[in-house]
Amino acid sequence: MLNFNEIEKKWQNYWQEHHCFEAVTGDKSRTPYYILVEFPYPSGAGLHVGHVRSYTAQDVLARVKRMQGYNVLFPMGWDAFGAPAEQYAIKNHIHPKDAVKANIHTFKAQMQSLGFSFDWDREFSTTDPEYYKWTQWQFLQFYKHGMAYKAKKDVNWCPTCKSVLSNEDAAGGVCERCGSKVVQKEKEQWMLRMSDYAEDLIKGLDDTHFADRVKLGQINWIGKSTGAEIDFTVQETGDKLTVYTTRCDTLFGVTFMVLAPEHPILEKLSSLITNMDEVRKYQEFAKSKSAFERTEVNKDKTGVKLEGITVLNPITNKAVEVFISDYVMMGYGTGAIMAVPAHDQRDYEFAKKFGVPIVQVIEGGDLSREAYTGDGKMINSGFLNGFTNKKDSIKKMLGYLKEKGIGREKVNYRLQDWIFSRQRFWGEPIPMIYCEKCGWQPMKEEDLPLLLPDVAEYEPTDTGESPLAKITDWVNTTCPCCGCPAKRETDTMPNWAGSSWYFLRFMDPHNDKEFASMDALKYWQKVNWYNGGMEHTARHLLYARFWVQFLYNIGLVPNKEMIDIRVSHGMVLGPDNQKMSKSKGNVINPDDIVREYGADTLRTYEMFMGDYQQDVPWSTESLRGCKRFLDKVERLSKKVNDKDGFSEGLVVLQNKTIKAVGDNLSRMSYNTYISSLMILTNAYDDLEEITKEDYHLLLTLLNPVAPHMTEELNEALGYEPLCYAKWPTYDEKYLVEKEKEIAVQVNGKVRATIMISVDDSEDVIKEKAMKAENVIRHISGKEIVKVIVIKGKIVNIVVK
RNA sequence: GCCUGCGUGGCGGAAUUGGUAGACGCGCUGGACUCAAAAUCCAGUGUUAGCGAUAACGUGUCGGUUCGAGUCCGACCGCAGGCACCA
Repeated sequence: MLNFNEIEKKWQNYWQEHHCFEAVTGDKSRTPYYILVEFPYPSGAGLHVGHVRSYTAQDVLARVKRMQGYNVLFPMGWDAFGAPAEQYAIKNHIHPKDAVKANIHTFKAQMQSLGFSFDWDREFSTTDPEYYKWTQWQFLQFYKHGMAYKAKKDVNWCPTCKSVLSNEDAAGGVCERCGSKVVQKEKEQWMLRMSDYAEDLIKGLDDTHFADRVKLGQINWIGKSTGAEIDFTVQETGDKLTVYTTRCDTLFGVTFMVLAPEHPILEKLSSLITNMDEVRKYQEFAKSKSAFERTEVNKDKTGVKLEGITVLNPITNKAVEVFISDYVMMGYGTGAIMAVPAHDQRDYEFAKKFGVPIVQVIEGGDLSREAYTGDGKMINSGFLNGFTNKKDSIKKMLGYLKEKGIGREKVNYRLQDWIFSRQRFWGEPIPMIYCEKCGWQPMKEEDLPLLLPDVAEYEPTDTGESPLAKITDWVNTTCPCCGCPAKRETDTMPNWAGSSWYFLRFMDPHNDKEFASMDALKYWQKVNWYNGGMEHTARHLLYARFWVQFLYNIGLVPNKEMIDIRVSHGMVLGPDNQKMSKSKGNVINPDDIVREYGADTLRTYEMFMGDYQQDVPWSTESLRGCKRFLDKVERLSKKVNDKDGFSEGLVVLQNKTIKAVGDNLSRMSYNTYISSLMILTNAYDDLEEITKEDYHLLLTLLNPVAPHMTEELNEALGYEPLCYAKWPTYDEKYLVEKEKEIAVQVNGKVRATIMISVDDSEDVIKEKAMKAENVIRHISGKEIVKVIVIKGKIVNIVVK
């Protein structure tokens, strides 16, 4: 038996020394093909068997594409800014830079031990100044094109720790560190105008080949809704108060209005509102709650009625009461809604609690129990009476509103602008400077990168500012505009920033003049195939697409969508079918498996374990089965004779297998790819001897998933290394079988099988079917109604 | 609540457009080799009945379309993930 630890090293060294996996930018003799797998966050835990699954899948693809003659770009790098490295550094009192360096070292060694065919010449980390220089440069482009702005935004704030918390740290509305209640605090933050791109981000999906579930994830996140804005009037002042609704057909059923507690009109009307004290108290109450609590569903409706204020329904001219309640969000629509308690569940609950009348305008349901949201005949609705469906009613109402100038069609998106500031140390410094005279000024591009300074403490400050705020040497600078003393922005960029464009950098990773040259970008065009985790299909992908679309709009990248196929892999669960976690003690470490069974076995098993896009539990038993399979392939070497060509009896199966493997791989059915090769291996094993060429074919087909041992066995045969081999092709003529067994059914039940030949006419097949012994038994004495013959597939005899 | 995906042997899973359900692997049972074990090889393995040929049942449940349904349609149940007071 081969010593897998030895041969794995041998071939890993060979590939590296001979630059077998180097992508060549600009090579016109081959078609470029860019295969990408999400670069990992190099945590202290090391590589997870889940990483191995997606890396192997893409590695198989990369190796096949190379053998098919493509110029394959298959890069790897590190996404190393962000909270985990910072937390680790705080706990262990080491610089995050050093922690990251050590973790990258571990990750890289692990990846190399698995034989992935990455082009390591293109490796970089998002924390390299040579890289984040360009992240900062791109931020400046956002700023210069009016796409970055500062705005006051609520952040999660722990009053005990005096610290800004990420949504993860504030999960459940409680500070993860000290357990106190998290509140909202306003802070000035940098924002990117992502909501401007909502429509383009939906439309752009048509130019991609993302998996359907990935596309849907994007669409849901953007949350497009089509409705109308309707202008109401404050009776006392004549002020216009606009609401957004998707159900303008129910306008006759409006019995009150609800404003978000932060709605700006409240200040304007404060002199008229007689219970302003109560209003302010409620505003405080709403603010004291975390985003989590406020959006918690199924809680009781709360709110305050605005005394002294009423608004006029523009269509009935009747006055209705106005409330504020935290179930209306300032960030969506107009921050004001027309409430139709008869036909909206939330409005219904509110009306019941506050004793507001309920007016039914659509027939149906039982309004003593719940709001009726279905379709029905319109009633109590003036000119809409008698309409029977939503679609028509909405159309009619919209026409009326437009004609009278009191409303208009309006599309809204759930997608908000991207909060781009973090009050953290371990991130890209935002290259902006504040000058008392000139306001916010961008740094000069030639002064980039703005390096992170060395600090002793990484904890956020008492004021919630980034630890950078304490480094006065760093903070104090001069204004790039007027030269006066000025201060640097101390917030850093979010973790998502560096990962939003890293795939572009891989196309031209050593460029120190540009983030990537247009030549390189045009040569590679786009990522042909991108795999990653389910957890990133919504946000990471959306940020990356937004970033790219912006770069496209300012002429810096050649395509509006730079990712073509996107597929998300399922998780590798523990043997207990639970998510792997230290606390559950069900973690499988890939290093242990490589040591005990070899990299080829681990790779093969991870491809064989199940549907790539589905979660699968780990099974060491099944892993051993894959080891047995590879051992069997190895043992076949003893059967190799010195005859030329392929063994006659194997040709049909060999051609079938080449076709099957190609089909399997093209639809990412890695498990059936392996099983096809198991079938071929078993067929070889049934023979006394096989030819060199037979064996070489099997080794070539198996090479993408088990590259080390196949290289070794192939070398022993005297062939050139498989990393230079051509992918085999099949000949159609061997796929047509002269003889075939098909089933014969009587009344849909299989009763016999018969052998047919390709030349058999329908009548001959029919005759053969009727003569089958067990068929005779089932049709004798019965009337034959009809006989269905599907050539090459099945015969069905229908009897009575 | 909404959206998405998934329910097939003891287990992981096959079945590409409706056409022999359970490929391939694991596990298990029996046998060969061995002093013994490991490794390997051979045979069997959906359930029930039968020595057997074979028969009945069988892809979450109920119903439908069809000569024929794991696959298509309708209703429901269960599991997983995502979004969530979005007007």
